[in-house]
Parts: sequence; structure tokens; C-alpha cells
Amino acid sequence: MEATGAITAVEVACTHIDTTARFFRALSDPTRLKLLEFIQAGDRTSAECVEHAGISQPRVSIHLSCLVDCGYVTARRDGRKLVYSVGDPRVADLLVLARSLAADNAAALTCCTRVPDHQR
Amino acid sequence: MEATGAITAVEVACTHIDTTARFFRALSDPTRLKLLEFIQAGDRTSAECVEHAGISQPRVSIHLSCLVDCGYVTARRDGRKLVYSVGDPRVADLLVLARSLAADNAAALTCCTRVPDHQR
DNA sequence: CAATACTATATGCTTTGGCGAATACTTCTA
DNA sequence: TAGAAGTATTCGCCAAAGCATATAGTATTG
Repeated sequence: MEATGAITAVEVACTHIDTTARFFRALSDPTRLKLLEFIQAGDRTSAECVEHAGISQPRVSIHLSCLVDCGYVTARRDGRKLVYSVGDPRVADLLVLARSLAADNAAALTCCTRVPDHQR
Repeated sequence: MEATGAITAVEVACTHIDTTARFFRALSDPTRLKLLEFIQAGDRTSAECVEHAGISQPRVSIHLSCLVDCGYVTARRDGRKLVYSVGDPRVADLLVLARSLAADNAAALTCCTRVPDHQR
């Protein structure tokens, strides 16, 4: 599938696997996921996000940048503040799907607890 | 929503956010994602997974355990070998959705490249 | 065109979790 | 019930990425 068509320069550097993994990575951190769900429930300013996340402003800034870069949320200015919102409806679909799957495996989702075993 | 019903003991320890984040974490590693897509395309033995992943058998074993624990795949014995397969159709839905979203943001998915900035 | 409010970056530290290599454990088959 | 084939664990190493604190940068407003 690497002959002629349909693959742009961007996708050559990273495989679609790498891209998708990176996409999932954004949601694999509880803080970012919490922020995304917060924003999805209604547009939020940075300050609101900082308060909701309960961590430092610089850290939240980085997390929000990450969510923006990954296409989960968009930012717009409102006076002095930045307001974040979820634009793409597929994001909601993704979250709903993931939540239902995760809930069904909540008990077994000790998951990667096995991976780092010797460090505890 | 924490008063009386509908929340089991399992879910009390971890919030649904933590559970879901952990769920996404399983897909946030390129090796695991690659394995999952490989298995989704057709049932695979451990040996096939090892060859496809291109890393050591022990590592693949751990990744597969992780995918099983998280509910993405199931394992069954076939003689001496273990055969892995994707059972839940929602997994396919999730992957399709994620791929389409990730593809639309492939260019910007430099994402967390911003997070670790001082280490390069 | 300041001063201020808001947001992003830099630095240093620590934890998580990826990897290979060695090895232990299981499970069929002969 | 050996022995081999297949699978899982342990260990040590290192990179990625989380966090706070300090600081720099950028808009908007007066």
C-alpha cells in the first residue's frame, strides 16, 4: 500500500499506527481526560480548567495545548481569556464508546498494573 | 451522584475517569495498538504476534496480557499455543472512530511533542 | 503606550513504563 | 513421566512524561 496514491507526506513520516497511538495517548492521562470531559460538558475558560484539575496553571496550559493539538478541543479568545470547547461530535462518540467498554472491564482493568511489577 | 445506587465497590476505588484513562492507556502504545489491529484482522497465535511486533517474546507476552486484562482481546488454547482474538465489536467501532479522528489531525498530532520540550 | 491580567515556557525532579536478556513456569506430546 | 515447545516473570536499564516553581511572553484594557 505504499506505491502511489492516497498517502500524504505527513503520513509517511509516522505510520497511522503511531499517529493513532499518539492520539490515544492524549486520553490516557487522567488529568487530560478529566479536562476533556469537563470541557465537553460546557465551554470552559483556562481558569476554570485550572480550578477543576486541581494542579498548577502551567501544567494545565500544557495539557490544554495537547488537547488542542490532538484535535479534541478548540480555543477561542473572549476578551482576556481563552475559552475551550469541544467541536467535533465524534469526540463525544468516542468517549461514550470508551466509557461503556471500560465500565464493562472495570474489574479487570488492573491492566497495566502487571507491566510495572518489579517497581513497587 | 454518589449517594446510593448504581456504583459498585470496584468503581469506588478508582473514578470512572481513572478507569477510562487506563483503558485508553492500553491503546496509547504503538506496539500494543499494532498488535490489537493485527489480532482484529484475524485470530493470531502468540508466535505470530511476536513476529509481527518485532520485539522480544517476553515483551509481547506482557502486551498481550495487558490487552486481555483491558478487555480488548480474549485468549484461548489451541494445542500448545494460545490464540488471541477480538471479541467485542465495540472495539472495532472504537478503532474506526479513532482512526478517522486521528487522520483528520495527523498534521497537528505533533501533540505531546510539546510536553517534553526540555529533554531534547 | 503603559500596566495588568492571562497564558506559555524553562528548569529540575520523580515516577511510569518501555525494552532486552536471562530464567522460571506450564502444558502438550511421545 | 520425561522432554520439548510455548508462555510468563524477574531484573536492570533508560527514555518519556508527569509535577511544581519560577519566569518569560502576549493580549487587552485604561
